[in-house]
Order: sequence, then C-alpha cells, then structure tokens
Amino acid sequence: MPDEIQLTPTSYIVLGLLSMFVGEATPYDLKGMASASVGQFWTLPHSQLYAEPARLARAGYLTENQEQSGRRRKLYSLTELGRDALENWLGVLTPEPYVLRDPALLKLFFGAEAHTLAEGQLETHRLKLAEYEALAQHDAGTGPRGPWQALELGIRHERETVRFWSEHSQTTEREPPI
Amino acid sequence: MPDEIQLTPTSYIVLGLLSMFVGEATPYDLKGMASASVGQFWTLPHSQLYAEPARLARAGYLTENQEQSGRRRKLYSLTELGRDALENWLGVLTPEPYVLRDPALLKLFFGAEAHTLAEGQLETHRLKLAEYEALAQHDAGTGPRGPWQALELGIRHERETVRFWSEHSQTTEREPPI
DNA sequence: AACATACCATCCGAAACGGACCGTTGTCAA
DNA sequence: TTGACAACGGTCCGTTTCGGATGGTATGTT
Repeated sequence: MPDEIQLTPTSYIVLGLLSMFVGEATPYDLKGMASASVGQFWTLPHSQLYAEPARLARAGYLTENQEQSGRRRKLYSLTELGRDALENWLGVLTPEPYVLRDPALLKLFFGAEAHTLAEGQLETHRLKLAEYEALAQHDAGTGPRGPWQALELGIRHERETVRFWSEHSQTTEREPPI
Repeated sequence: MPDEIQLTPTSYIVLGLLSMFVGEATPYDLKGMASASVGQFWTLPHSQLYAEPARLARAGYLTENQEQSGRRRKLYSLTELGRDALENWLGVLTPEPYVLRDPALLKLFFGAEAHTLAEGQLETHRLKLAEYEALAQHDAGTGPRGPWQALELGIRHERETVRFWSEHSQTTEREPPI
C-alpha cells in the first residue's frame, strides 16, 4: 500500500546513490557517499538522509530491513518501483534552470565594495577550484562518466568565478593562463 | 525592547531594498522591487516579504506604521539600527561560497545522457542569457554600480553554462564567437 | 576498568516554501 | 450606472528544509 508521495530532488539523490554504489545501504552510508560526491554541489543536512529513505520506503520505492544484531541499523535498497522512478527521471528533459545563491553576489548587488568582497571570495573559490581539479585529475577516464561531466561543469563555474573576482580585486591580480 | 533575532539573507534583502530605493515601502512594494531586481538570482516567496519586515520591526531594525486611511497598509522604513546592520553586513568579508543547485547537473551526475539534457538546458539558458544581456545594455552606466556588477557575474555564469551544454549537444552546436 | 574515538541516529525549534484564498480599488464597456 | 474584470494588497497555513544539539553504541587502547 504505497502512499502517494511527491519525489523531490532529495528523493532522487537517495535513489541515485543507492543505484550508483552498493545494493544496500544505511542512512549513515548514504551520508558518507553524499558528502563525498554529490554533496559538492547539492548539499543537504544529514538528517534528511534519515528521513527521506524512510519516506521512500513507506511509498514503496525502497525496501527497509533492520539488522537483527547489535546496532539494529536500517538497510535500504531499491525496489523495482524505485529503479523505474530513477530511470524515468533521468530520461525526462528538464527545462528548469539552476538556482544560484551567492551571498557575495547579494552584497555586491547592495553596494558592497567589489575589491573587499574579492579578498574573501578569491581565496574560497581558488581553493574550491583546486580541489575540483585534483578530483578531476584523479578519476579521469575511470568509472562512470556522469560524475566526471558534472564535475567539469562545476569547474567551469568556479573558473569563471575566480576570473570575475580577480578582475575586481584591488591589486588586479590575474589568473595565470591555463 | 528589541528581541534578539538572527539576520538571514532574507533580512538583508529587505534592509537592502529599503535602503536602495525609497525611504518607506509596503511589503507589496518590496515584492515588486525584489522580483524586478534581486529576484533574478535570489528568489523568495512573496509571503516572506510580509513576514520578514514584521519580524525585523519587532526587533527594532525597521519602524512600522500603518496608514490611517483606506487600505491601512503597513509602511516600513529603516531605523538607525537597521541601517547600521546593513552597513556592517556589507563591510564584512564573506568567505562563504555560493550554493549552486542545478537539477540538470544532478541528472548528469547520476547518468543521464548529456545530449538529452542539453536540449532542454540550452533553450532555457540561452533565453536567460539574452534577458540578462538586454538588461545590462539597458542600464549600462546609469544608476548604482552594484546591480550592474552583480548582473555581470550572472551573465558570465550563464555564458559558461550555455557553452557547456552546447559542447554536449548532439549536433555539436557552437555558440557564435562573442 | 577507564577512556577515547569513531560510528550511528533521532529530535526539535526555527525558518523557508509556496500556494490557496480573500478583500479592495480602479477602470472600462455595456 | 452598474457590473465585470483586472490589478492591487495581504494573510494564512500545511509541508519541507535546515542545521545543530543531543545521546546512545561498538571498538579498540592504555
């Protein structure tokens, strides 16, 4: 008796992680997977990763079974319904645009000095960029293509951001050519 | 007796709009201002623009006075405290990175076909880009610098996004050089 | 035995969301 | 002049999300 529920991005993250990695996972596992991968560009509080699988299980997208031994952890895995839902979602076109929420951009908008902002932002984004690039280096060619492509887009956004703030920083620092 | 409250980005949007435009505004006015400007890159439901000013007023950041005449609308304006809070926020460095939430990116990550996604995304982002560029054209040089700079960063992100999806579209469409 | 440290999970208050719903004012045509 | 409709202006409320506080359990270590 699956309840009717609406699948949100969070839902698909759970479904996706479950399909991508192992067959069975605890919320704690999911937490680890998420923060190591998709968490880079779609954060969610870990409490969601406890609530959401339970919700999905209730609606028939996952099976839930609890360990009998010590910790009595809950193990989730995809059902047919779950796998179908995921496939279907992946196949459907999405015209929706992204949502970019940048506190620095907000400040800039309301009149903060660009070069002041740049100080803070440059550091942050250069770090992020370096991290991404290291990642990209690491799994070039290996494994599924999706994460790599996603990372690629992330890198481009970061690069553009670094470029922007560089141009606005007081010392007119420039990025070295790539 | 201002309550202690925590100022969120939403709070600063209200404070910022109030300082940027008129001295006094109703939530309805704010709604209009927001959707025409900052709403492009930081959306919030209009109900917030009724709730938030009330909250800010309670805490002493705004004054609230109600019309005596017909509609008895509530007019808000900045107090010293409010203006200071805004100034202070603008002056403080923000190391926080942006949050980018892109449904298409999520799909890509989980294995959707890039060229399928590209179909939907290209259209959306080209439109958005065109819209932004029209805006930029329009207020080049005029008015305060902040909104213009913010727009500039928005444009860059869009350009990069369009470029990305162009490269992944099946027909390998290219953007004409700018 | 005591303790440190992962590991694992739940809860809860505070926001944010977003849409349904409702009254009012103005205006334009029948 | 009246009725209809659009635009104006606002409130409410159920659902999600956020994110941090809290607290328990296994494993090993001295």
